Amino acid sequence: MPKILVAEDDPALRELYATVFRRAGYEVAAASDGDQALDLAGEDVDLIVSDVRMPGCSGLALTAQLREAGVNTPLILITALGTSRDKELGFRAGTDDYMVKPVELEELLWRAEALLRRSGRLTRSVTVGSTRLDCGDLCVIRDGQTEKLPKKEFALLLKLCSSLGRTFTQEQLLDDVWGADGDTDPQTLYVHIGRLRERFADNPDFEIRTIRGLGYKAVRK
Amino acid sequence: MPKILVAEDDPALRELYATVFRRAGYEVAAASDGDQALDLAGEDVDLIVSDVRMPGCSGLALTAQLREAGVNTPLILITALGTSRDKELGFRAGTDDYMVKPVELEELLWRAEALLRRSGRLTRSVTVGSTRLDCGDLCVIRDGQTEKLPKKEFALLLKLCSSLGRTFTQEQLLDDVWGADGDTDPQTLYVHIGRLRERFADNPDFEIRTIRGLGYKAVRK
DNA sequence: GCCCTTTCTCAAATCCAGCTCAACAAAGCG
DNA sequence: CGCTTTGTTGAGCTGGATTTGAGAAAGGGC
Repeated sequence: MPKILVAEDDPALRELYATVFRRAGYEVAAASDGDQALDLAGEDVDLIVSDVRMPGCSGLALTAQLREAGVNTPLILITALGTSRDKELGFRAGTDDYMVKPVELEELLWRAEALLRRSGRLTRSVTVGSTRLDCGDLCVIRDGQTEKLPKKEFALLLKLCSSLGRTFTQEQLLDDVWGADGDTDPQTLYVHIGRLRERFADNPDFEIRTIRGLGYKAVRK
Repeated sequence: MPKILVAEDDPALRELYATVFRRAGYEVAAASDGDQALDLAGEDVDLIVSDVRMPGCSGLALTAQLREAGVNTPLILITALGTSRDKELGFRAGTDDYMVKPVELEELLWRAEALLRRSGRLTRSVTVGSTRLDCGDLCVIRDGQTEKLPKKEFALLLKLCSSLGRTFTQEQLLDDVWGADGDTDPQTLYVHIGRLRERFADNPDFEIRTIRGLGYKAVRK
């Protein structure tokens, strides 16, 4: 299940959010201020829910710093400040959603889920023409034939196919599939791309194109 | 620029949304009911902004049907119905965001942008007449024809076309496209300019002019 | 726990597009 | 006319991408 980082200085509220997410089946990490959140955010967090007003690094600064550092983790800002100006600052900093207190807990859950879905962290399956990628057992299904893929290969193909036609830079793919450490050899990516191409050489639904100097994309054949 | 589909039965409101998006530089398509929206949604739409209450197919049904069919286009539902129950239905159907009337137009813009960013559809592109430079794919598109460009050539053309009519000095271009080291032979620039001219010799939209002793500029033909 | 298989990563060899360079040609300008 | 600036062309070189294989790591069955 996805992991959610809750950053909120009010202990009662923090526990409340955490509990709601835990009840919904998510794994939860908690931070009581922005700096702590910044530390934890790098890890394998799938969604950050952060208060704007916090001692130390504010939610706004947290957002800006993460985005600056190239961390694209989905993010929901929560705040008591509902003015247009405040929202603008939040979105400019790079948040995905912005909720004004008092938040309805259910709505928070739905928005979290929508965001996880959109960012491809909750996907159950992706369909391309007559081919289906099943995230449950990492396999690809086409006219009754099921082919199981290695983990990395599947993750890479899923990424490409979940936004068919969109070009991903090598960096994006490495970050997303291998983790944002940034210390993975691009060579590794080349190899996996090669494997996928060979494996699906005669699949009529999609193919992987190279955008020289940029990255790759999957397109309908 | 990304294309936004606005589905809203009230003509005044529809025009209002459309204008706001157009002013922000988006391409806009409009639908006056759900069925029409369903038709248009399949195409190359990057974001759908839909009212919930509509004659024929409601926004909710539209959402559900699209998702059912495996269409993942980002979607914002707008409605006068702000109850928890209504929001739940919207998110369950598969919307990405949900706004309650009266919507602040600016907030709509920010949310649209956030969603486009998240779904990776904010690839910068520059349009000159009927020619479009797509930064995501390093290609140039004109009446359906797409032509791939090498990285340097694309960067140079992009620079020139993004400020049509403005003259760039050779130094500016070298610094910008080749890096500010300042150790690139102007000869290299001549070669690339030549290549671009040859490649787009019969493009009716723009041409590259030499400003002797200064540099170059791209102008509308 | 131990072996065997699968998968992943790294390194080396190769390929090829595209970039740069140099030599020469043309054009502008005094 | 001669000089400087810009244009053109082709060849070699560089660096990104692909392929292949071998060794390391992870996973599964016994």
